[in-house]
Amino acid sequence: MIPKQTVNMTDVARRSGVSIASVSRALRGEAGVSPVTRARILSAARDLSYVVSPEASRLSGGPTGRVGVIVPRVDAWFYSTVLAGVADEFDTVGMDLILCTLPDAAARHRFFEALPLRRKVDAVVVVSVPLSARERTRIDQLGVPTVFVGGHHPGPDRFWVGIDDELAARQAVGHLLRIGHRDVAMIQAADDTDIPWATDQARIRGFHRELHEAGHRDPTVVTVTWSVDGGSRGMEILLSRPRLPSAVFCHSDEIALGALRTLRRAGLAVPQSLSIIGVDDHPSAELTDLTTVSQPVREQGQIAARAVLGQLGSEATALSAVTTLPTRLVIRGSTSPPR
Amino acid sequence: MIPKQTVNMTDVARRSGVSIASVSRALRGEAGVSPVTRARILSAARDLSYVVSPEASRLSGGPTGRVGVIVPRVDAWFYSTVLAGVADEFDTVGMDLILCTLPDAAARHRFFEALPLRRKVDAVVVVSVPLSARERTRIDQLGVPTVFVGGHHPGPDRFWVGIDDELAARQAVGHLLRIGHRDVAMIQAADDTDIPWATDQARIRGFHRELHEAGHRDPTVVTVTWSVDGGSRGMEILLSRPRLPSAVFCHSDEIALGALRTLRRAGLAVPQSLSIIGVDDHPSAELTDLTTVSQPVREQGQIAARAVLGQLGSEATALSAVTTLPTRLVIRGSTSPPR
DNA sequence: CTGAAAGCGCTTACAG
DNA sequence: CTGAAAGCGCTTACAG
Repeated sequence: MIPKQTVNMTDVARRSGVSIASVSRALRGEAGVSPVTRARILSAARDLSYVVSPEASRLSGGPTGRVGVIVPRVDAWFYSTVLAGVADEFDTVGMDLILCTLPDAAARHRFFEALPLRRKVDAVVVVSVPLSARERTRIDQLGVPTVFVGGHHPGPDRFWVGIDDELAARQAVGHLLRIGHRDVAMIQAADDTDIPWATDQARIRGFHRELHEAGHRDPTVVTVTWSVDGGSRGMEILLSRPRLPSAVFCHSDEIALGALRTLRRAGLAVPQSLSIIGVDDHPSAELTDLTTVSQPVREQGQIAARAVLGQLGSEATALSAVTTLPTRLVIRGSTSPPR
Repeated sequence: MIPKQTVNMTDVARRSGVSIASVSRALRGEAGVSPVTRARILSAARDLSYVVSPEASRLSGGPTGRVGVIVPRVDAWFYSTVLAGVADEFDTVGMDLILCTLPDAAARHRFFEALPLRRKVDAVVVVSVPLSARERTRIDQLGVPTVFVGGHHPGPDRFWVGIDDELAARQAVGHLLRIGHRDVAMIQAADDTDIPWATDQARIRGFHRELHEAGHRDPTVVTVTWSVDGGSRGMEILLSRPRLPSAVFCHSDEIALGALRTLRRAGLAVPQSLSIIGVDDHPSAELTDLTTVSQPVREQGQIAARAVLGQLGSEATALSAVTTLPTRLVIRGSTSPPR
């Protein structure tokens, strides 16, 4: 066993010739410490490279200095990028990030019932997960500020950041219509969970409304699971139909990538045989020359982190409760006018 | 049913008619509590849905129940996948994961000097980061067990899990030689940091040795930065040379993806004009039909997590200090015999 | 086997 | 502005 460091507040107090009460106040930037004393204390703390014991601080009623971040999973582009944004912001203020993943239904159930974050964090960031009423109640029982990224709006007085998914879908479909497509199908993704994802519903709604307003009724829609393989199968289904649409709006870039794979294997050239468009601007979209609607992802994490810090008073900025970030059409080589 | 915020050990002690000392012992499964008393205490704790305060527990000498995981960044496939493996294992035993990213040199310096993990974790997992002597010393000063994933072997008595990068490179180059290529170039990646990454050196070494043993000398090598754009530029450089190799071994799949992009834009068909092979089996490799050498990534995280738990005594398994996972050639459409 | 008591390292009224 | 003192909720010798 390597001996552990034992610099504590008493050491700093001794070195600066004051009581630990003053050290505590000075270190937390609290009022009521003379500038001279404060400077002396801060310098002593630096010399000893002192860090407060989060345990003791917390036990005495202080904050934990930790925020829990809940993501469905971390090994997926969207979530890991949001997480990077959150981590960045927390890093600059020295806030620790406790990562919670909900890989499957069992883990999810365990998480919300056991509430392992209890007494451990000052705030929580929930990324994308659509919460059941029960789960929302449980999160509330943590008794700390909560910020949501994407998914359902959590209601009044709650911080939310995300994009307008309906608009994103409309931007994609609008582009197809604008370049002349009249027969646009959609490969839509559905999650197998009971609680529908707001994002999914909004994108589907955007697709239908945009077409409807342009006078197109009853578009072809196939539903698959949200994954590259799902997109692949979606395109297989479309190819098995008697008539091919001239363009396909894919629920997401992952779906589109799967669709492209199927088309490549079937020997059908894109966009000559078929135009394909996705949503997200996944890194692979650029690599595969996929036209898409991009959303700022890392920034969603950063804004969520700032909202947390704002609510914890570590930052003075007053952020609005709801932040909707803009999406942008990115035209690449997978779309062209129908021939 | 709804747990009060303030159930503490005293409540459990009162309800079961014993002292808090006995509650503490019973709850931690310590010897020295009669079966009857223990049962009564456990039942009372369940009734009150009591959870031990981690802060108080830690402050009294118990473990923190937290492990720090250090990754260069989280928004990259390899790191996020390792992280997912770690998170999975920790989740099952209720260990909390504190995520630490080192996005740039400044953050890195700050991290190792301030050592924000001090007093906060029971162990540390270091993913891929090649450590300077100073940084290694600082990590040691945390005074907790440390496990390394990938990169340099940390020396005797230290836990390490990773792959044999030299062998992986040989598997890739060996495949090119086996199908008849005699003019194999490499696009190699170099990091801009001062400390060389063991992974990079090993892959370069594997490339040269495999060719050398087959009697091929002085292969063409271009060096770029480790990124898709780097790979793209690497291929541009090769295309600007008077003579094209018949196959290119790419340092990683990311490099290969960039190379493929350049070839596509240049209108050169793969593998007809040129065979391309990478290393890693990045998800995009499958999408772009890239031949590569796959490595188990999530599993590296899982093994690292288990090594941590083993050292903390939470698990009885005796893991060997060094675990080298196998890599595997995955033949797809980007390689074919030269014509 | 069981309990009273002394901490662990802080924060925060409460006095000066 | 500053300090002495009472906790916060546990664990762990130390006694019975």
